[in-house]
Amino acid sequence: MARTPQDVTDAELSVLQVLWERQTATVRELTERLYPEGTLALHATVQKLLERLEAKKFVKRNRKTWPHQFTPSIEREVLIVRQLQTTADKLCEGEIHPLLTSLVKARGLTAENRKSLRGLLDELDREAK
Amino acid sequence: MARTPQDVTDAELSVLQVLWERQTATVRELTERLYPEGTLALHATVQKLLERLEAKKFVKRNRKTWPHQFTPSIEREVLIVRQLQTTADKLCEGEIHPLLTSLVKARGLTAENRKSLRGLLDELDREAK
DNA sequence: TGAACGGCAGACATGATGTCTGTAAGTTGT
DNA sequence: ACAACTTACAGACATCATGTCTGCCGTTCA
Repeated sequence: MARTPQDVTDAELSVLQVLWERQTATVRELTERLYPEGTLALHATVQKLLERLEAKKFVKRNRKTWPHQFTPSIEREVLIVRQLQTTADKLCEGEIHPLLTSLVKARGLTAENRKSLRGLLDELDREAK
Repeated sequence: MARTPQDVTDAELSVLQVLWERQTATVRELTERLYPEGTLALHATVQKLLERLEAKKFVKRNRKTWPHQFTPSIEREVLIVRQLQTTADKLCEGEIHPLLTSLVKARGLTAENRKSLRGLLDELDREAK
């Protein structure tokens, strides 16, 4: 039963979070933000994380500039859906409806939330004609 | 940036899936189901997985019977919510509403699905009075 | 040109996870 | 009660993901 690697690890995600916030940053900026007390070595660590994120197509690197500029190439929303799909694949044979049902049932939704959801559903209905 | 262990691993999940299906089973039954071609050693593997699942309170073991009988002590729905909450914590600062929004937007919902969701929402509205 | 910084390749430590071995304990049929 | 078998349990282990680090070379700019 081979382990399935996560598509985004914790450390990688923390880098992505900053990028989503700033849209663009250098390794140095990221390192200072993530490890304010950090040693020199952490700089290389962040570099490595970016390298892996780039390989996974989650960030884009601009090699024209010096130092390189990094920008996110996946939106938070898209990543969310990916993760949810992964959960669905593991627990519901790919069906996302059970996820939705569970989520909605699991309290924590304000009246406001419910209203906006209804709005979304209406929109979908309209699209489907 | 310490790694956060999964609360249910792949192998553990496969055991849980069978238990959800059968409600109760012995190590032998589980092993035969999960590893039909399995060697003797796999029996101990399943045992270990059950041991870990028991430690995590995801299965209950009845030591009165021989061999021991195992039953799931968490429902699939509950586990789903847990996983989703984990995703929410990582990606949305614990807010589940963004998850819902993403899920609903991410196509794949039939008219039927939308209808049943609306029903759920209505129910919640009623409860909230 | 040289000092400081960034890029990159690769090594490494740790820990999670799936698997396996060995041994003690329980069960069953005679 | 004994042999033959099955199960429980403790612990070891191999593999691999992941976060971190070192060293070297290229770039920039005074």
